This record gives sequence, C-alpha cells and structure tokens, in this order.
Amino acid sequence: MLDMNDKIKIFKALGNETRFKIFKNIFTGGYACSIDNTQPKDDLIAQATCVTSIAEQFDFALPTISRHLKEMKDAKIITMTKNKNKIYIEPNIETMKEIAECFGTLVADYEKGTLFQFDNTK
Amino acid sequence: MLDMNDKIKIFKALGNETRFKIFKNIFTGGYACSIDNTQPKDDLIAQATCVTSIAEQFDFALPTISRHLKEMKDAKIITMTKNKNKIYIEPNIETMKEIAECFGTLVADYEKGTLFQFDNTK
DNA sequence: TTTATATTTAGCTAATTTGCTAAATTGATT
DNA sequence: AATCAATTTAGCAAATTAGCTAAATATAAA
Repeated sequence: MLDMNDKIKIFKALGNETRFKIFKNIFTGGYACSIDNTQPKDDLIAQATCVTSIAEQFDFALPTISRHLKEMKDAKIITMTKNKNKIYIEPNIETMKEIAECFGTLVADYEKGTLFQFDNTK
Repeated sequence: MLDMNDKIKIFKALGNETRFKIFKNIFTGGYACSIDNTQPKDDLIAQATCVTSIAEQFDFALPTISRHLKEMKDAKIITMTKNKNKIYIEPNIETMKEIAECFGTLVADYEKGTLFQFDNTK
C-alpha cells in the first residue's frame, strides 16, 4: 500500500518532462528485446531494457539519465534489476495499478457524495 | 483531453508535499459550507471553500498558499471561481477522471500485451 | 591481466522552486 | 469617502533540482 509520501514521490517523479518521457519510453519504446515473441514473457532479459539503451534515445548525458532512473526506481514507478553488468528496467505495474485505483476511488467517492462528511465549522 | 504537458503539470502540482496536502484538504477538509445539507448540491457557495479558509489550516503564509492554489488551478486539478470578493475553490473532477482513466488504460494495455509493438532493433 | 562495457558517484553551475514580508488590488461595508 | 476583508503581485533569500564532465566501480571479454 502506498502512503502519502510514496504518492508524492510518484507524482514528483512524473512531474518532470525528462522523466515523464523516459517513463513513456519504458512503456512504449519498443526495445528490441521487448518484442521478441520467441522469448517467454516472463524472461526478464527478453522483455526488459537497460540504462544505456534508454539514454541513447535522449539528448542528455548518460549520468543524467541514470540519476533520473534512480529517482524513478526510488518512487517505485519502475524496477531496476541487476543481471551481470547490466541493469534491466521495467515499468512497475503494481504501482500503476495502485495509482489508478487511488484516482478511481477519489472520483467514485466524490460522486457518491461520501466526502464532505465532517463539520469543521469556524 | 489532456496532452503530455497537461499531465506533467498535474503530476508536478501533486508532487509537492504542501500542494498534495492542500489538494487532499480540498477533497476531504469538510469546510463548514461544504456540509450544509440544507443547501442544494449545485450551489457553488454552499459547497465550495475559499483561499483564506484553506490557508487557516496550514502553517504557511497566505500568499504562499495563494501561489500554490494558482499552480493547482493552472494544472487544472482545482477550479477557482470568483464570486464577489471571494474565490471559491473546488476539486476539478473532470481532470481526476481523465487521470484515473489514463493510468487505468496504461495498466490494461500493458496486461493485454498491446504495448511492445514496435521494432527499434539496433 | 588488460581492456571494454555498463553504470554510478562526486563535484560543479545554472535554473527553478518554495518560502517569506510588504505592498497593491478588488470589492464590500460603514 | 474611509475602512475592512479577500486575494494577488513583487521582490527577496534559501533550498532544491537538473544538467554537465571527470572519475570510480563492477563485470565481461580478450
């Protein structure tokens, strides 16, 4: 379960143009290994990508991308898994689900009118 | 429809502790006027709150809260409606719906496996 | 063991952000 | 017209962020 600080970190991570684009790229970038249907879907190496491949698609220095990825990992919106000397990067789908649910609940509760239930009259 | 820059602004607005708490407060703060069930639900003045009432609940100077609210308005996560010399503030439910849908779609598409459809082999 | 590849860490600068107080603005009330 | 209430604007300082290059680390390959 994500607490308030987790959520703030997630939004902070996504609230920057470079990181947002990196995030989008991780989901939709179509890295070579990610479309190799001859590889089993649960094969990490077949389905994931690495820091250098991501950095190649942006006009920023590698350490800059590396630091952005670290922030995204700390925010739990991606996972970074070391395998030999490469780090494989994947979206963290569990976090995405929780965030989707969090906004969904907010809207649903609002529409049910179950918010506005306290009396802080002053 | 929210474009990429709209979304970045939304996440940026929510990715700061003070603004996140203000946002939460607007949804759940239970301002006096917000629970007056003798007032019709579509009565703006009966259901909304104003800059000063929000600021009273935080340990920051009023202009600081005012500027945060402006950023949240620019990000379209709240609405600010001037009525006489007060500004009434409400959550922007349309935006919340779009964001909920955006994450929902991301997760659904990911699970359907419809992402990873390009071949950027290098 | 040397070299190449993948990544991070350190240390710097410029830009941006977040807070403040004081002053300005706008509209309501006396 | 003078004052009060609600809000914003301006201008400042401190903190944080986002970029860079150079150096360090870790693993793989020759």
